[in-house]
Amino acid sequence: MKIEDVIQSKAMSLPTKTVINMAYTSSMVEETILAILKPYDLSIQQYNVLRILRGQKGNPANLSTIQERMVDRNSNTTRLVDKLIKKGWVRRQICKNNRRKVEIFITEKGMETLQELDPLTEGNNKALLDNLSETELDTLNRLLDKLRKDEH
Amino acid sequence: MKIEDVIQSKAMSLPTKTVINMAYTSSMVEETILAILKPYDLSIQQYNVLRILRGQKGNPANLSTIQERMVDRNSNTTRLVDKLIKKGWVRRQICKNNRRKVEIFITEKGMETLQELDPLTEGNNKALLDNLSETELDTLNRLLDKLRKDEH
DNA sequence: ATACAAATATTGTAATAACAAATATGAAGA
DNA sequence: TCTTCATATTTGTTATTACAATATTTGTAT
Repeated sequence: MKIEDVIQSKAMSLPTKTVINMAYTSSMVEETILAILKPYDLSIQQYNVLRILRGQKGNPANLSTIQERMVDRNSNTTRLVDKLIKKGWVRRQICKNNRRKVEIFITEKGMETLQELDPLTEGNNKALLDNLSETELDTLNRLLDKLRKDEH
Repeated sequence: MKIEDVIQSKAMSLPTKTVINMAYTSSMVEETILAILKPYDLSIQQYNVLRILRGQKGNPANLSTIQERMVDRNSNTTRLVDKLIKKGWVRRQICKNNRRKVEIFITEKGMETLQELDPLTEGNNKALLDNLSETELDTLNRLLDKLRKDEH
């Protein structure tokens, strides 16, 4: 559907149109990912936490570190981790140096789940974006980075 | 924050990196909008419904029409509309031709609320995207459209 | 030491989203 | 007409999110 059909107004400013376009596109993309995760009884946020922990390459991550890196910061990380623990995919322990902190590790079982999911989400993302060339993907990333005012 | 810091992995494929970048950026943008709507006790979805109804230019919209146009299709439109009715911003009546259908109108009060919000969200969106030139915004929109496989 | 503020995480709760099931109406054919 | 299927919405239920309040531990200044 064209974004003009969605917003039903040609009078909308370019920035506002862009914001709606992003939200709309991003939501469409998320729907497809959700469909892949559903058989694993995994929410997108839980999946993101697992991937963040894998990115730690064996080191634990504090709750606050996870929260910083999460795509959507507003969810409740404690309870998110609870769910992952219940599934045996992560492990939690109190930080020795600073007992206010909590260290979270991904388990072997969690790694295996991610490895099982990798080809599925990779395939999905590739198919989703197959209309864009590599150059266009680079441009899109660059524009998004610039939008967020990344220092290139 | 650079998207590489978020995903913590240089090995990620370009499509997957792009998907994460979009989700991350879009979520950041939504946070700012949410902050604006909060004093009006309005969720983003409720706000979207109001704007969809305004786009009807006096004509009512069926629930199914609203649902089609909504950015996030999964929410429960019936109860979303309930909330807006409670605030006096929309009106609901059963369609005469087809009593299965429901017609939803925006009220004068709803229009006034939107008009009050317009400059706030416009200002927000403009400030959010002020790092991108008009050409870059056009490119971004074009790439998002193409990603969604719009027939240009 | 003590008091007080800051950092970190958990818990409580109300609102919203996700999903399935139920209801009501309409359309089409035996 | 009766049955059956399709459409449109509502309702019920559980999970998740949003946000505020509450510990607990640590750091710092007196």
